Amino acid sequence: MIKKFFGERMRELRKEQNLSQEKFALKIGMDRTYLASVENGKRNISIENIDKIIKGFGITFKEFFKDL
Amino acid sequence: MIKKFFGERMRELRKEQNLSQEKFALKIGMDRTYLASVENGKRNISIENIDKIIKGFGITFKEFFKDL
DNA sequence: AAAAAATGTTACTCATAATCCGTTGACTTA
DNA sequence: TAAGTCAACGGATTATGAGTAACATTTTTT
Repeated sequence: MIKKFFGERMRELRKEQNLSQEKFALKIGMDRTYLASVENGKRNISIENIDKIIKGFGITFKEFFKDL
Repeated sequence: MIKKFFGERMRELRKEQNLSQEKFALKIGMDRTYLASVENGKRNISIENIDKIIKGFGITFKEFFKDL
């Protein structure tokens, strides 16, 4: 499931950067609980929020989706 | 803008495969007029529909987003 | 163990994603 | 002309994502 994949990849990258959900949420100007539910694969997130998150990690889309 | 990019890339791939908007819409089970507005960069499309479209082209996410 | 930090989850409103009906205009072909 | 294909667009409606608050639970730190 794509929502699950997105959430897991997001969590993986966040941990690589040693950020809490809250720190990352503040960094990209989004709500912590919303990001938590995204990480848990519960949200059908839209492309503009995907964009915010990937840019927040400072990587490319290609890199984010390298295994998909 | 990410919505513009997505729409342009989508149109590019659809034309490569010589499909009309309607043919492609039928192929992936989505609404013709909605896909038209996505191509025109007007829609904040969700990840499950992004998934349908990319899979409809028979390519990977990595390939779809190769320039991003 | 206790305190603090991080995460999970529910429930809700509001905005908008998405569908379905249609029209219009550009272009092509007979 | 007339007919057909294709794409842009509109209006109305339904389904669902965005965003937040409050509280619960888990994990980490001291």
